[in-house]
Amino acid sequence: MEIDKVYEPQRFEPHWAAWWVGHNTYRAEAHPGQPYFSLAIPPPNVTGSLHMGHMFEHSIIDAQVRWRRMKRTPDGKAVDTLWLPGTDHAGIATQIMVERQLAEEGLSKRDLGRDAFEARVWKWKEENGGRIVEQMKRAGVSCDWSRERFTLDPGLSRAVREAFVRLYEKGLIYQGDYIVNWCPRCQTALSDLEVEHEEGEGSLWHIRYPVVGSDESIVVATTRPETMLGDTGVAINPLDPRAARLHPRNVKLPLTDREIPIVLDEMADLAFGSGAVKITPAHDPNDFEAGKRHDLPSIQVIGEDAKMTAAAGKFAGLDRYEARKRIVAELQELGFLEKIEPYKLNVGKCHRCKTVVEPLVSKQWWMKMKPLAEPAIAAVEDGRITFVPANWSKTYFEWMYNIRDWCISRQLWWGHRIPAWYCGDCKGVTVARETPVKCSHCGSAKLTQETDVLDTWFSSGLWPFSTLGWPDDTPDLRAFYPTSLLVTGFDIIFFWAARMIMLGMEMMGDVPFRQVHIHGLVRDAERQKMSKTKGNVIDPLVVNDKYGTDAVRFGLLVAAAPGNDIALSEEVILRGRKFANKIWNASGLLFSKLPNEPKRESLADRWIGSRLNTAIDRANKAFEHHRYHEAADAVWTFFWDEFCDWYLEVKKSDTDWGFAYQVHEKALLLLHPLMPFITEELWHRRGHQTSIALEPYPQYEPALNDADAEREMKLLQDIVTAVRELRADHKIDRKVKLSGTLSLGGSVPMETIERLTNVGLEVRPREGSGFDLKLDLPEAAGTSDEQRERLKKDNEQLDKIIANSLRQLGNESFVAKAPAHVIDGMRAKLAEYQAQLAKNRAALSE
RNA sequence: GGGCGCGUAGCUCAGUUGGUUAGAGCGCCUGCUUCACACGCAGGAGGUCACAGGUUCGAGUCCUGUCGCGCCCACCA
Repeated sequence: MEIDKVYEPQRFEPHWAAWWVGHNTYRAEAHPGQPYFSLAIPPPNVTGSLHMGHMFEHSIIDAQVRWRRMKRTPDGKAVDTLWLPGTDHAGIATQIMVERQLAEEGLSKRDLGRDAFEARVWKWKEENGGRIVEQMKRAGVSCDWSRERFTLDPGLSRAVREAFVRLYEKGLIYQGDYIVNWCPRCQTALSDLEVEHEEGEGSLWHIRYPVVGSDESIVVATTRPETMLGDTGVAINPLDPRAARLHPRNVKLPLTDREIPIVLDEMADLAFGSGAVKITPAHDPNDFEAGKRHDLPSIQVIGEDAKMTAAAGKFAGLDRYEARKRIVAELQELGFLEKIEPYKLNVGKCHRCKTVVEPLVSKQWWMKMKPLAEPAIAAVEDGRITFVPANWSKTYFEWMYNIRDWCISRQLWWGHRIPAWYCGDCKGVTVARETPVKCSHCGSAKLTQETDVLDTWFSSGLWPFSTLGWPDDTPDLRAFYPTSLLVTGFDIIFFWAARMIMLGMEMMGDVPFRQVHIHGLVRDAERQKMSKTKGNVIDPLVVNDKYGTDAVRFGLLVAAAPGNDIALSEEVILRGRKFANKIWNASGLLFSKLPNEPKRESLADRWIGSRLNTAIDRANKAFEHHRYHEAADAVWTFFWDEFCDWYLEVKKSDTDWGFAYQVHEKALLLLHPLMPFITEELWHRRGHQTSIALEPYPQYEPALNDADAEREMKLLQDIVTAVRELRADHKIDRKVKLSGTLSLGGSVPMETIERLTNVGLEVRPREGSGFDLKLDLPEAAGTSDEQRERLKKDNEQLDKIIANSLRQLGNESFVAKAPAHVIDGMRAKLAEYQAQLAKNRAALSE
């Protein structure tokens, strides 16, 4: 067997990436009723390019999926394992991107018209939509590419219509005029979740509204003076002392010729401002409700383009902020402006384009959420779905208990067009799965389809079952639903996870997944969010190529504690790279030895077998509990500290390498979920023809633990370390042979110690555990200064610990209450400390 | 206004149900071109576990409070 001298992942990673895809290595078989593990990928946007967030998430998913695929049932059977890949059409994001392209050509989407625009986006999708998929393939994710899906596929589109119609027929989808978040840039309504709130410095303008037929005025405070033109009322609290004399009266709205009523409403806080609040039903959610309570008209003074409407009179046509300036100036001039206070306020911004959203009244489609939320809450409450880490369920509940109806319509051209048709004759609405030929109310054929499309998250919400063939009852659906696990970031628990649960319960009558693993964010070394504008991104395409995908994966996973953000720097990746390099070189050493049939196992063989068993146990448990950093640490410690630093070093003086080969093979299997490429490469170098990914994962076997071997090996390590310490303390060149007396018992091979330490030793057994070490040191007959200092320090520590142990052991409560193994352990340790102290003192007195 | 989380070695972080000198990587110091690996080997320094109380035989780990930092949700003008 041979191996390239240097670890160069670039030489084999692309090969295996293509090989896996070409061989359908990760193709899942559907056997309804059989054990399975399934996971639907959080579909990346088609417009996207692989970034570190994907890389991190995919590393986690891939580790879990690969482990599941390898893991066998108790009776040794493989489990049908499916990781279903796909992409999301990402309504707004994609539309914005194509609009930008058009803009470069001096065109707008309106110039093209709806059909041509849609065709244009599809064309873009066909040409470029596969980019991120190709990047994922290169990264080696173990998806079943034969089942790749796209949210606008015909099948998924059918699922969308089916779900929409069912919800509509149940009365869970309705249409209505309500106040919505309107993005003037994207020209569409947004759901509450798509609005980001940002605190900013604003002002509170106090404006005086004269009471009609009185000398009195009411002062209202507002953060948005431009909306005053749309005021249709002023509220004061019923408990306000002024209520009695002001209530059934009007105020004159400044800058207009309108009179508006004073109403009594608890929305006016006596303690805030002047205790009165203006009501603008058309431009504020609170006021919208107040308007309905008091039957006030709604006057829209700001349009969809964020410019003042004709209703704004002489301010018509002005941008809302320009209008604000003019209005304030005019109020001031006319003496209506009482005062201006600095004020902190939250402004809502479109999370796609960061434009300040405008609350507007608009006719939209809504989903009634309360009835859907109930079973979804129950599913988490009773444990049919669990969150990892568990605390995230609180966040989920918090949102679900306070859920509000979801605005699902978008005024976009890219997406699932709402399956509703308006009748030109009776004006009725027909909602249908297939394009209807006539109105369901009057039979008229004059039907025109709703132009709005659905929020992208509507189709995403169906993803766990729409991808498996729903609404048809397919073998895939029966074999793989509910999916086993969802892995995603906390930022989309509400956007996606919660909606999948609600729609899964509603459509399938069962949970969409049994576990939700919430991971953290990938940040830069300074814990800042990575963003192109900040220039702090680490591009996975660059580092995957430079250091190898395995290195990036391992670095990410070893740094990732459950749920915590990860501070990524090249240093983190380098850690993975170093480990891969180590694996490579250790394998090279092994391959230079003959793989003979293992004969009698040596101490080292028995020891490494036992250590391997422990690592296997740790890794399996870590994967089971989604603790990837622990899995990474387990394999790292085993492979580097134990296999390389001790086992291989000891084996170098051995000719019998058969057992080492066996351990190496197990180690590759153990490592595979974390580092798929290097393990596949080495697997094949060992002569295998099929993928390591389909082999059984090593299982912990209690019988393989070897306490004797561990104890003896520990002794060997202690001796070797002690001699090395002496050498270092006395600055003795390792080539200088030392001679001396060493007393120890057991079967520790002296040749090994001599080779590892370059010491010739005579061995004598010693009572109890531990050993004495005496060497003839060439020059420094006594104890070196460094050693002296260290011993002194060590003794101080020992004194403290011994005193502490004695105190505890002398404490009756402790002896009475502490478990036996703790007490025994402490006694044993105490003896060791005392022996150590005595030894140190002897050395010091030399 | 609610909710969640964090503060452990110079830096980035681990630390399962409270239990036996608190760990890793990087960085640092001292040696080493030892025939797998300098992306390495060997040895070493470095921590009153934010602070103050409490529970306990025993607290980095549980409870309360304080300080500092972060995130999420929310229609208070």
